[in-house]
Amino acid sequence: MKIATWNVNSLKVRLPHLLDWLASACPDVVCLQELKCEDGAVPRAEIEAAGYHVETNGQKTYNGVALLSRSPLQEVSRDIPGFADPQKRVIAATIDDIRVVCAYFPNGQAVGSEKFAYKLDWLAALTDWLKNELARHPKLILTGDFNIAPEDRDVSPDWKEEIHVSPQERAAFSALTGLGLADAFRRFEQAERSFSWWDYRMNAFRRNFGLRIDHILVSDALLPQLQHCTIDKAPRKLERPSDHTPVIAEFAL
DNA sequence: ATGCCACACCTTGTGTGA
Repeated sequence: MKIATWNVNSLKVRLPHLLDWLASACPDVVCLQELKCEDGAVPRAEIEAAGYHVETNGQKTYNGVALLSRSPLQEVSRDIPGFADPQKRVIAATIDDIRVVCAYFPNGQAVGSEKFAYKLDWLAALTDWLKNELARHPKLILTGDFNIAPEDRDVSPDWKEEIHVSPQERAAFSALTGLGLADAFRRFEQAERSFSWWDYRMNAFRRNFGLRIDHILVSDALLPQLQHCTIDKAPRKLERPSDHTPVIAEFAL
């Protein structure tokens, strides 16, 4: 079972890349972020024609998340229960007895800003909710664009900003892994300077100036089946790419 | 210090992203 996460930065613009990538990478489950379109504007027919069930939690202009799956998506839930939020950042579903949570974490803009406070509140609410979800579904995958680089090795040496790397954000990431969720990418040997996002500006991709902020977290009950976790840089090399590239985990299931 | 890029929109500039 192959599961991937990809912040597509506009589903409408990236649809050709997505369809090509589905055909070449053959993932079983795909978690998408930053659709930037409402549910009614999602190109469902094209995605279904590629062989995937689709469930979305869309929003115009900003945010929006989707789950694509070859197997049916069951018990679909949207947003964080009990956390009032007009921003569409979460969708979850059960796929072949695995609970998959797809999330687009807030950016936070700058440490100390109002948006940073929202990011921390959102992270606390997500963590509380996931604690319950894990009790109900021991086999769980939390994946998406976390907007947090958990360690210094996940950050280009010339990254000057505090956002994405602050102690508060990293503590929140640790609180999530502390629930019994492992960072799949770090279970394996990886190249130095492995990133999942590169700024569009300053030739960042060519210089490999980036961050590893897109993650796949795997619950303890599922960890024995985890076989690989890789970053697929190919879509980032195309014309008009998303600034993020897919991360893929493979399970012996 | 800003723009450097990309995307969306009740667009011809502005907000947001990371």
